[in-house]
Amino acid sequence: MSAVSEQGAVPANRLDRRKARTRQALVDAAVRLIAEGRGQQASIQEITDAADIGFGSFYNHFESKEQLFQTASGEVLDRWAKMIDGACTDRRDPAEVFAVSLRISGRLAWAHPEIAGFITGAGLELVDAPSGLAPHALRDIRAGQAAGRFTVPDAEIALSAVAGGLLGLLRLHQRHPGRVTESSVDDLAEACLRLLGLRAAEARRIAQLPLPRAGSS
Amino acid sequence: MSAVSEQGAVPANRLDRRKARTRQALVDAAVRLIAEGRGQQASIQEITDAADIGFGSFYNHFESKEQLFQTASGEVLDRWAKMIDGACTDRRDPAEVFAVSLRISGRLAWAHPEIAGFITGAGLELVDAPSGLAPHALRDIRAGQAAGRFTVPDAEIALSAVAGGLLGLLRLHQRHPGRVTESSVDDLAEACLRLLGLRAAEARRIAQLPLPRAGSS
DNA sequence: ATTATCTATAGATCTATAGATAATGC
DNA sequence: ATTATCTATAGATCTATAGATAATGC
Repeated sequence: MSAVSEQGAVPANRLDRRKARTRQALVDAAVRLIAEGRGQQASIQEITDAADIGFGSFYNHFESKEQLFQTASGEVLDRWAKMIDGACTDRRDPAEVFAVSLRISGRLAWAHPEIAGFITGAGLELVDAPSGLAPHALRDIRAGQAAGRFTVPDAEIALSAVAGGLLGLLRLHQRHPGRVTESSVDDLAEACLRLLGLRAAEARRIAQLPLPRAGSS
Repeated sequence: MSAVSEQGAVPANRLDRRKARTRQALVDAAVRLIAEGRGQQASIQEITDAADIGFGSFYNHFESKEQLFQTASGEVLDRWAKMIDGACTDRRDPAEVFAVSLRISGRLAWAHPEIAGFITGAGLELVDAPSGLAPHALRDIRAGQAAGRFTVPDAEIALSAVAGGLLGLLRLHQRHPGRVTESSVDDLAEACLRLLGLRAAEARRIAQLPLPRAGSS
């Protein structure tokens, strides 16, 4: 048995590196297929074709389609979470954390189209994903409620609405790239802050705060 | 060729009535399967089993699974639209029309669980459905923008957020029936009105207006 | 006699695996 | 020599249709 490489570490020898490349090709193909809206629907043959590897190699890495798609989702969600965490360090106000997170997420449409495509392909199920952004976002909203900053009564319903808005924006950008700009993203953040219960003026101010320079990517 | 019966009219003879029953059994089964979250994924065999009809009868009524599911969606969307229209007659203010529509839709969780189940099963794709509620809701939001009542800049993104909120509420009710009440629905409507740009006090007032008695159903 | 439904099945996928081939380790 | 990849294929679905059966019309 070859040594299990740490997350992100480059495997020690060439054989393991080749193996890692094949696996990554499968994961990337899965992400593309999800982005095209035919996630679970694609056959394993289509997946291995898209990954440009032999059909049988699939089973060297995953036991089933479900397992591959779960792995692929987890990987993209991790990247997304890291982007947001990078941009939110040293923010205290839950409303600011929330707004920055949403504005960064909307900007994925330009900064990381493959993540944006995955998000629109995955749809609202993202809100239910136990690992990923949903728990993080829920915590932000609940912190805002506890601080008396958000008056909306149910955090889960509010999160679902915010996620719906983000999905709407990302999908609109895919279909009509010209109709969505960074300022549309900020408008969405502003509207969501009002939904959460902030006064209009305060929502506008927070949705316009300067964003940190694009993070580690 | 037997006479094509008008929409909703009872067919003239017993043969046509039997045929209509079989077809309806298929449509109802499709709606149930969508509600269970395995719409297109179910095999035709599963569909005919759920409808309790012979396998081959499927092809007497539909050419493909896609066609059945499209028909089933169209039918439920029609019922939904009729409920809303019934409740919104003689309302002029776009904000009121919007709020009543949303409050009626949320109350489907109790009044018409099969419609609510279909909505949660279908997900955000509903916003893109060309026939159905989306165009109707979009018109309401645009009317509100034109009247200067809604300040949110992009109607489509706002609609997607509202739809996300509704889906979140309906799903929450499915998983934890106790945690959602009619007043949760009104809270959601209030939050959505704020998102659209109404002042907090005005949003509250409109979300609390009396609803008409349950309509024709 | 006509029409819809049902049962059975051919043909087309799709999944999972076995065995052959190619690449790397030592 | 070892390990991953690739090709080929058996077995399990799934779809679409043909032909038999049951229900209704006239």
